[in-house]
Amino acid sequence: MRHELLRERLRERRWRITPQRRSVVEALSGPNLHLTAEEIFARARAVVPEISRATVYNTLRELVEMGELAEMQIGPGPALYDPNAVVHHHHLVCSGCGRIHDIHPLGVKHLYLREEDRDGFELQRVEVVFHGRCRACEESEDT
Amino acid sequence: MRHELLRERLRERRWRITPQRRSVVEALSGPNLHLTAEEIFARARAVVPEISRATVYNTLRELVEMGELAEMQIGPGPALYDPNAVVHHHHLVCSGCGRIHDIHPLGVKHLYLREEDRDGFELQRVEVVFHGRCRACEESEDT
DNA sequence: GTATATGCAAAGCATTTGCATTAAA
DNA sequence: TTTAATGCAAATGCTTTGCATATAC
Repeated sequence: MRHELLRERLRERRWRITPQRRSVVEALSGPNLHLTAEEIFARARAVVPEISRATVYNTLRELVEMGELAEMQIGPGPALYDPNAVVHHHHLVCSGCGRIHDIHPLGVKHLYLREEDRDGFELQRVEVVFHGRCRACEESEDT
Repeated sequence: MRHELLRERLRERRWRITPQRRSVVEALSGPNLHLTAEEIFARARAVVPEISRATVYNTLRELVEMGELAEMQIGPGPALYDPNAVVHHHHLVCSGCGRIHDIHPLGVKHLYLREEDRDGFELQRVEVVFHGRCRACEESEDT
């Protein structure tokens, strides 16, 4: 989420700025963030204690619809929200601790689908998820 | 799921063959299959009407744990089960109708993660999901 | 005969929705 | 002042679980 111009972009779309929404947006600032709705709720509640889960979910859905936030599903369990929606990127997931690293498309060489495999599809985007074990999990015991 | 040797592999693991489990396994035979638990339940019930959802879910979980079946999550909604678990492959999802095509790894050229992007991870596998619109959806109106 | 699988119904988790109240613009 | 956002609680959709009964081996 590009925070500098965010408020203006949201105002343009006639988004009312409330303390609740502000706390959700603030919870989503920082690098390499991949949070569940519950985690965002906890962070938002630390600032605005009366915020409800419903408002968090509503706000997240709206931000996703506006293209400001990316929602992703890594395996089962709750969805993850990635504020880094503007710059297209891929993910590297640790199967030990579940932590996720962003990978810029540059890290993926020649991701290309051959004509005969496209099967007439009009391609829109590609999602790549690398699964592995991070150094910390690799060094500790097996999980 | 390689059906020729499946019964033997399952017997080796002391899996009791019941009509219910057989109907679930039969529901999963066919090419390019990506079914929800509910769809598998419907197919199984057509053969064994007294089967319960719980048994379908239990059986699917067991097959996944045995490595005979792949479970995947494409966006929100129910998980999809892909019997083609032995041969590693990727997916092409139509954002119009939701239909999924298998893509063999050969269709993806040079999927490679640079050393400096690996960030110390020990890579295990890569999941690639192409999103697009199939010819049928492309030709009909916008969805 | 014994261990395991089954069906049922209830519980669980993540998320959405209806609605009366509150507050931003 | 008007229109939209909020909190609450109930409802939803998908999946798992506890337990008594039935059944494959």
